[in-house]
Amino acid sequence: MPCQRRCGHQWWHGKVRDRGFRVTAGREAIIEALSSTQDHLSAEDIYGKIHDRHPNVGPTTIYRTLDMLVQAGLVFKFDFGDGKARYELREGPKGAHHHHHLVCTSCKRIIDYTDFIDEELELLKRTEVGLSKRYGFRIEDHLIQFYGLCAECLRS
Amino acid sequence: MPCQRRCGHQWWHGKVRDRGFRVTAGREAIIEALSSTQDHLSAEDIYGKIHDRHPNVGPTTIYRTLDMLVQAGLVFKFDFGDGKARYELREGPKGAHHHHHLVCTSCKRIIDYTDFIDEELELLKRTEVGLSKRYGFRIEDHLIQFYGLCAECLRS
DNA sequence: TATATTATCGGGAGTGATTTCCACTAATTA
DNA sequence: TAATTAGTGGAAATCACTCCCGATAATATA
Repeated sequence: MPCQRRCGHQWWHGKVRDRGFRVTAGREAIIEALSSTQDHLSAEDIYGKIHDRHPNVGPTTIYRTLDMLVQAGLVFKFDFGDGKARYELREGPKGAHHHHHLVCTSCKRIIDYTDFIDEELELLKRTEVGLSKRYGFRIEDHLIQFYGLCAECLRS
Repeated sequence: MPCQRRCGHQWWHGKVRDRGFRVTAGREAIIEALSSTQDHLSAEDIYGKIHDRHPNVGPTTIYRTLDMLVQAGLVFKFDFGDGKARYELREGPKGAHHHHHLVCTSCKRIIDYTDFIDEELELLKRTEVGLSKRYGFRIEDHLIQFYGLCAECLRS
């Protein structure tokens, strides 16, 4: 097993340290939990996932760490309308795997899609340039979501 | 002053009644509050705006009414990341005035923009068709937001 | 118009995700 | 190695929002 801690070799260590944050066991565990799934985890989900190995990492630390990771630009925070925030790694060791979301308003299922993304991103880039000029706004991120009914919900 | 209540002439009455909902004084007040501003009001904001004239409309009714209006398709519910939901009329007496949002991550200011919207909407339409085919998803709505720093925050 | 029906109301008490507080611990710095 | 200070944890607090239920009022019906 390759070294997990204290060796400074993880892809994200630099990004965290560069911003003046420290690398700790709890943060390691939380990023690992986010890396190990395609799901959109809530703070509670993460708590459940790491509690066996890290019984001393409580909800407070998880919320704090997630905020920090959002600030550091490593994590994106989503609201799908179910009352709890969801978190997703913005990029992994191999770089970004950009996608957008379809949100089923009936069963709350979330579908990630990457089709059409290229065309969307191209337009977004053009729009971003235009908006920056027009409003003097420096755009750093975007959110695109579609709402509707998934195939299963349409059937019933 | 044109009649305000009980006459059934308001542009939204039909839309509400068609869905089996009733037209009430509280609902009237809430829609009026949303109509009378460009802001993105929270439930609490609405409470403050109507409490003078409608001291008997409580928070519960406001939340319930907003949910109903979202269901009826008259109102859009947003999350700008400050912990409270924000509501916006989807259309007014004169029809829809579609726009998207720029969210300043520093001062939380929200800028509505309508520039570039046409091009965006055209792409969205194409994407929607593609996504529907690919995932069997029936898209009913979309959300586009840009995050970054507004001109004022960039200055400091 | 009067009456019946039932959606809606109000507000106090919950709920549950997230934050705060503060004494303690541990990652970094000197 | 000690000093510094970011980070931790867990209980209590916060606060947006929901539930409950007896009372009220908008519509449908006679």
